[in-house]
Amino acid sequence: MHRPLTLRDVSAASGVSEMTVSRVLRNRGDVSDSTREKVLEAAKSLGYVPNQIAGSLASQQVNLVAVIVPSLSNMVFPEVLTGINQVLEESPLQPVFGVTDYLPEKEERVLYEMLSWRPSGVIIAGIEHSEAANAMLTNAGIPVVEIMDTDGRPVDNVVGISHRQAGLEMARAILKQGYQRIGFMGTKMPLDHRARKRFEGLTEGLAKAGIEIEERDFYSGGSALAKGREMTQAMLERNPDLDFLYYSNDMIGAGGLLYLLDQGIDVPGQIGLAGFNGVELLQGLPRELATMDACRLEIGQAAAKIILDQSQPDAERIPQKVVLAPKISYGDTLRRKRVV
Amino acid sequence: MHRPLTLRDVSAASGVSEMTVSRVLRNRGDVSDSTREKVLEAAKSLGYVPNQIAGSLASQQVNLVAVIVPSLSNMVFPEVLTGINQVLEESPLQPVFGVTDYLPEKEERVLYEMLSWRPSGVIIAGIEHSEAANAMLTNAGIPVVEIMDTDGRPVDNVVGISHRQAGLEMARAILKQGYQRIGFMGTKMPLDHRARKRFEGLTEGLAKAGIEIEERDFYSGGSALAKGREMTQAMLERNPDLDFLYYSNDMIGAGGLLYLLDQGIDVPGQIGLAGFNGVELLQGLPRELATMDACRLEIGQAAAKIILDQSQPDAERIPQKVVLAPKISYGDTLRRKRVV
DNA sequence: CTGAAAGCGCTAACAG
DNA sequence: CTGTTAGCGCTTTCAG
Repeated sequence: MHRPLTLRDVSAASGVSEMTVSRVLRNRGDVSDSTREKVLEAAKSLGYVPNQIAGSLASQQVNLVAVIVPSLSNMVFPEVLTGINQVLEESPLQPVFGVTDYLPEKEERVLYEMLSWRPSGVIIAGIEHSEAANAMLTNAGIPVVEIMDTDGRPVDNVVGISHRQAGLEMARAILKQGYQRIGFMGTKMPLDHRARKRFEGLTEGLAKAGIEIEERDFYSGGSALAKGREMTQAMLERNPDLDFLYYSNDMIGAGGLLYLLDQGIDVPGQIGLAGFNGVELLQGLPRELATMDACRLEIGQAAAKIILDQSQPDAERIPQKVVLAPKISYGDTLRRKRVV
Repeated sequence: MHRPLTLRDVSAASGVSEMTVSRVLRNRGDVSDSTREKVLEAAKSLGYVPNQIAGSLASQQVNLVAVIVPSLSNMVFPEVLTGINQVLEESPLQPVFGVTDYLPEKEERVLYEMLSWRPSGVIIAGIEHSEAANAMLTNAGIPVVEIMDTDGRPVDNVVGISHRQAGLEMARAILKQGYQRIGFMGTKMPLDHRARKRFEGLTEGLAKAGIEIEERDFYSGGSALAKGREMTQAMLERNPDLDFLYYSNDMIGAGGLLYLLDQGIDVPGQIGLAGFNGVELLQGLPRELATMDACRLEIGQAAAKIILDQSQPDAERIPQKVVLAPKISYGDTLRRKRVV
């Protein structure tokens, strides 16, 4: 429990000035091989770990990137984080994660906390933020990337997909296969703007063909797979004539699929199904659920790349808008007539 | 893109000394209501965000807790992180996550990076680390909690379950149900010590009854659910007489279960199954897979609590050892004779 | 209740 | 190639 070591200790142990020790440890500037060795050996044998707090204060440079996501239990966000990690891996930048639980006030708090570490950039999920959060992002003076969603007005850079468009495309695909009586199931999350936009896109796309969603239901908490079963059963009991079920995520969709197969219902002949996200899990189900890839990994990578580019001291910092196109995957549950 | 604001700016704007501004902003010491108001208003209208880098350097206190886990794609770790988050939420401490990809050298690098921020504590998965990492943990002079696994010699505190014991107990349960010809499937991860220990425990438990594992197989990459299907099929083709399959995680177990049901095989009559982790997903499968709860949330919570307690300046810091008991869940796949 | 002085551990900038 | 000087923005400590 001794006082942590400082540069001064290494300097004393190696007989080299603090400044030169600092140079060696950072690989900065020219140092003779002999002194370099002396320093390295002293540092190692002492077990010296530099103090970045002091270093960052002195150099006015912080190698941190704040990454703010709504949740970790969704599987979507861990994948985004993985993409970010991959890109930042080989750079001096280091991601720092914060979780908001889909709560704007918590987002505000987390953002404030993170900005107080003066990071080199911010990656934050969504483009809907509280007024205060928007102000902080605008005034931070560092590159900001809003991710996941491109429907709206970004603060700075944005990387994502259009969830409205995703809903529209799904509507088009559903109609094209001849389904007409549509049910919708999703999470009870007034603050999940992306799910909302998909729903709106779907509604709009169906409306163009004069079709309305006949049934809808929302859940919260519990095992998504089990909820998918229960809700599907309940919905079909309420309205047995539905011929398509659209789920706001793949997990409840998978639950619904398992339920329908249990019941011996013909999927996709009698009832078609689709989820959203393209989770890897779907491969391995008795039948592959139709879905749409949310491009999670790519989003993380692209966002990190932007931060990396723009945090260069001489960078241009022109706000980027990267709109990825989610691919629709028909699986086995969205094609009424088999292709011959 | 203006220079970030400093205390000095708030001081100037409010006509109060920097020191008093600092007191107000940290709620430290007595300040008259009138000056407090002046300061708060100035800070807010300027949009001032304190610089924790400078603050931490001056106060020699960093409100960060380093959290180091092998992976985010496992679903196990996000849950642990959630537990940590919950506890730290209402404290001044803030978790910072790092990912090692099960690579000791990467763990070493991540740990070094994190320690260079002089955090108030470290929570790190596993008790097997490189020599250098162990040295860093020992010499850091801050509370350390190793989590998930209690089989071995911890550096400081440890919170987890005994995976060896988990394997043993599963062996006991399997034997008690009369299964005798056991197959094992897991990930090809020489560095996943916890999976290895469960396997060893299982082997040992079976050996006591003179039984050996007849078949084993390991996979890497890809969708775990699909892998579970494939491997199960392959294993049963190799050895159709197996009557029990133990999976090192629930996802491949679920894949196996779905495969067997597809084939119309009697589960658990002809073949029994069990996985590991107790993932929520299992509720909702056509039949509930037997599993063992890994106590992920509790582990995260307990670890965070220890850091919280021991980072108090006057804390005693007696190393804790918290061994949680994973509950076995029989589900529908581990009971040969139905209980009447 | 408020302020002034000193310094946290490191690095930019400049001299040799 | 190496060392010296002067802070980075804040908080601790000590005076009022």
